[in-house]
Amino acid sequence: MTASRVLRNEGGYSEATRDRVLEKVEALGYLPNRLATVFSGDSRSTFVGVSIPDLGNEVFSQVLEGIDGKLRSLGYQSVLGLTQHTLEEEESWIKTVLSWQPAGLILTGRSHSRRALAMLRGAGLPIVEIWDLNSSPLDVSVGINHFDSGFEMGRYLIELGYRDVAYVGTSHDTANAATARLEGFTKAITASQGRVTRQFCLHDTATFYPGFYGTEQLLATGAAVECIFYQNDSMAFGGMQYCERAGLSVPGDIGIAGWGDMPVASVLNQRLTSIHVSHLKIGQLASEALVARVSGEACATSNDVGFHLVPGDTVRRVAQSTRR
Amino acid sequence: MTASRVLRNEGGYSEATRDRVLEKVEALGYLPNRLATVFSGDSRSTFVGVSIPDLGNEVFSQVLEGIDGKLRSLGYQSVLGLTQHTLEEEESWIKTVLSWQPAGLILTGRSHSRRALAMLRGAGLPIVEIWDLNSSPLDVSVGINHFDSGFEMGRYLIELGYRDVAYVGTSHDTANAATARLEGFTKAITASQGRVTRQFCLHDTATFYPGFYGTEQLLATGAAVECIFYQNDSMAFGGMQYCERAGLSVPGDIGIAGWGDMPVASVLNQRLTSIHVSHLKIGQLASEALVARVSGEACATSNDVGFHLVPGDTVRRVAQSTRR
DNA sequence: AAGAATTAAGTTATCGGTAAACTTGCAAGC
DNA sequence: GCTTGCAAGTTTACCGATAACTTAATTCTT
Repeated sequence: MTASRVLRNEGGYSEATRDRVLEKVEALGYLPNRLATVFSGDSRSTFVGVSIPDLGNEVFSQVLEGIDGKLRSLGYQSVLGLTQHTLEEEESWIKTVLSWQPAGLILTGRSHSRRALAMLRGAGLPIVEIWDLNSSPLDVSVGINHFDSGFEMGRYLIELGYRDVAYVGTSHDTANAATARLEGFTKAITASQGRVTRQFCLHDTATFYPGFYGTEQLLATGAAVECIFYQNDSMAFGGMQYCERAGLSVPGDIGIAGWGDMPVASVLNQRLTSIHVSHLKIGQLASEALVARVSGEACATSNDVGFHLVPGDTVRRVAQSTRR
Repeated sequence: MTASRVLRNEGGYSEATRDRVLEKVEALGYLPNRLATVFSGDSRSTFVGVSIPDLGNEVFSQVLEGIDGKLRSLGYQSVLGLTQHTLEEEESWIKTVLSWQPAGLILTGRSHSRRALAMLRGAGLPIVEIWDLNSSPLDVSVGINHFDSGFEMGRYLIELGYRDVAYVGTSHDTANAATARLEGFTKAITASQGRVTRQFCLHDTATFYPGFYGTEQLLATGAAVECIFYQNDSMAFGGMQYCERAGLSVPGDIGIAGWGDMPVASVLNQRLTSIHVSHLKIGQLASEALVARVSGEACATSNDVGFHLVPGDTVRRVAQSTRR
């Protein structure tokens, strides 16, 4: 008991005793057992469960980097769960991670299985849902409105004069943020009598090569396409590379728009038209919100990180006469 | 006690009792407290501490994806620690994660602080050091010989006729695997009377933009450079983009070599000369080795995943007469 | 100098799951 | 009828840190 007091600087011991304890700690290589502390219920765990769909898509790597960095600085540890975009994986991970009595959870995405929802509600701990802003979150939501970001890109392309456009992305079992972007995009395009051709790379990760072969497949259909909107910048770059190989000039023959303002865009010799989102900030804000809730502080239910369109050189103003 | 037996399918109860227990479990929304089980020492924890330098460098994302995926399938959870390439961060993370009684640790890199080493030895649990193969690991080592991979690239460039070459990478406080690659590379080059000009992007992440501006800075020095070897493919692509902007043709005016055979290379219209390494496999093997050690199974001390050189179109055979 | 106040250190109980030891009830065997 | 065997279920103790309480020794107050 006295040793416990010394190690926690709680006072109530003499200098001599303190020295004797610290000497023994050193000699024995003693390391405290946090399990016992948390188990006894005297203090809360410093574990935070963090679910991420995958790390192949660089935007999620950045989100995770933001989460873990901030959690660490606040004295918490991340318990990782890569869910591969499936609710079943998420559910089984939630079950496991809850049995470890975490301080809270950070979940990517707003849709969860029925049983996951039951467990989450029953657990009664802080939950931050990130990525897709949620008007009725389980607890706290941090992210952006993906529908709106897709809509804004749609409006922008319409204003430039594009009407026959396409979308290239990946497809998973669950309705996700990318789906919401596509819906917003489609709404903006069709509202102005445009058309959206869709091309999905089934069950692939949203990175360079699916952008490349998704574009190849799209153009092989012979669809009249003036501009392609991609799920993210990595896929958009893959698409640009296909266009180059196919002898199509960008934006002369075809327009290209990405999403996420990702690292690869920083070195391209054409400025890529995209939507800027601070992925790191989403992660950081999520961690801050979670820790605030753990500490019982007030915390906004919905935290919009915002986005803005990045106009680039990969789209151009299309004269009305050149179409059709 | 009977409930505990039912939940663990241990036998020693009647069907009726079993049903009664499961019914109550459902009704109460009972979730087991793994903390208590592990704390009591009756079974081992299913936590595995995983330290990774950063996620901005895509190779580490892939390693982590391999680790977490395999750990999950074996019934373990990853507790993440992003160490930002510093031994101090690693040390403080080790101290914290050890207090949670993990089943074992997976550490990226082979160098650790003195105090970290003392804690690791004292903890007496399985430790897998990944990335840089270690002839005298703490416990188990999984990775490749980075020195050799750099040496092989050096030999290859020498054979093509290159003599004045450069290296562009990032620099951190610690000697790391990238440093070992550079040493192997330098040895191969200088052994054949070649020269290596070095250019480091200090304290930056090994990704696209540092490759771009590192190349800019290198070429601004006016050094006679025939070929540049980069820390990885992302940086190499950044460098290629700078060359294009500067009006230098690749490989006509300058040769480019990367490392890691990373995703971006899959969409380039020139095949990038690189070293192929299965990052995912390193992660998977590390997890398997760790779980084997936890289960008390025999396990090789040193696990070489291997690499091979990928010849590409970004270097060419240099005629002896064209030099100097 | 007697009693109150203060400080230092020790004792007990607790968290939840489960190993080990134990009790109970029932049926088969002789 | 009595023992034996076994299945079903219960009790106790333990893991380590620490809150709450107790005890012992010392210092302060009037």
